[in-house]
Amino acid sequence: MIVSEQKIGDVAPVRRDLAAGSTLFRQGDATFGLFYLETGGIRLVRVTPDGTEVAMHTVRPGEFLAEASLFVPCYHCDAITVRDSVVWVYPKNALIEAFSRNPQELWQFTSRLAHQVQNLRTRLTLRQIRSARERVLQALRLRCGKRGSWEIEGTLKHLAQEIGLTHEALYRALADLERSKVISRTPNSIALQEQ
Amino acid sequence: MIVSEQKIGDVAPVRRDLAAGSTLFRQGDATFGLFYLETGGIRLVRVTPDGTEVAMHTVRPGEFLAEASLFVPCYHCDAITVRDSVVWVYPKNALIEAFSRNPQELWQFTSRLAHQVQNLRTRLTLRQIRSARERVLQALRLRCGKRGSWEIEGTLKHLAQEIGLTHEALYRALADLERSKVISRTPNSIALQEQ
DNA sequence: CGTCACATTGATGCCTCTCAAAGCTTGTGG
DNA sequence: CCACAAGCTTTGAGAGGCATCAATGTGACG
Repeated sequence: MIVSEQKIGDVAPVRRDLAAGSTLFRQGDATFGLFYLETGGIRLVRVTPDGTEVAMHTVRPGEFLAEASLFVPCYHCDAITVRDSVVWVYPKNALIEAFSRNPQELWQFTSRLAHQVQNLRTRLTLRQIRSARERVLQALRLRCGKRGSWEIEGTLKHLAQEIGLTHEALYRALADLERSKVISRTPNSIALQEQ
Repeated sequence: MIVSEQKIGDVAPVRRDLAAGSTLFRQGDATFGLFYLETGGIRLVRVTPDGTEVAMHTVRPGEFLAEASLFVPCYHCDAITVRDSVVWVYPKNALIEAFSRNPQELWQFTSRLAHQVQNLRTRLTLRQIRSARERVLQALRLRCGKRGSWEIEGTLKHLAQEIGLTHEALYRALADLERSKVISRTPNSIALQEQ
């Protein structure tokens, strides 16, 4: 799933290994690139004028970070590893040059961003749903293909995090949905019962 | 705040007035453009194989929608107006041509998307905070500049929606924060009291 | 001056979080 | 091959907090 050393355009990233607690960049630093997190975890936090930290995002393996760095002169938050991490660095200058040389690569990059926007908006909407039962059901509907079933990726605990519930709440919601015969489960998949 | 008839590149949008309940596009329709909502509201819903509607996003005035339509052959959800709406249409072909003619315009478009991704991720993180008090406080911190104060934009009811609380919960949280002298308020602004 | 939407506060109930414990699966090492 | 550990899965009990319903105050606008 997680692809390392993936090129953007013809720009090959540079690997960096960071110990837990390292600083990748700081608010105000001149932007030097964007990043792909292969292993570990990175907290993006903004420090407010009064010194309080505000969490912006916690990056998980497989995600890019600081895409906007291409377009601004300096970073707008701190990036701190929360555990030992492997990061791939895409130098800003190289990317800009590659994109200007080959606009089609920029087109692909833009496409990725557009899909991310869609995806994030959908996740945000999902979180509007208060009821655990309904939120889980909608999340499953989004994941199920035509077949009406979903091969569980990762663990249910991860799904719980993804949709913003405690794992207990998720397990209870799933048990409830199964009792109501709205879904059926096998160890590795969940299927919607069409009504 | 809401700018109508804003060009993207040199592409001028076409105005469309839609009555409440109109269909802007349907899942599976060939993509013909992206849109800017000036007035009204639009629900983006995906219809699952079993006929259930899953809300993807509700577009509010001032937002673009269907940015990803540039990159895919057909729409992935239905777009239905929830009230009388004014929409500006940016034809896909014209945009693609403008972008290929002038890559700098594409660069700006990409920049907008990158910032949207940042913004959405931040909002998603904000929603992780369960406590109304803390969520409101963080939201204010993000909005306050160096001065430590925020000129209220729109109404507090809108802020409540934006951060995912009922307006009652927001009012109570604000009252609570003011009692604790963490913030101070004037009719048109809210200021953080540095500790 | 009346209407309408926003702002504010009160009372109540439900739902999810939290803490806790036990079953289950997987992998590891002796 | 077994025993043990670690992490996921599952269910239980209790409490706190936010949504909900309700009522009143307040400001803008015609």
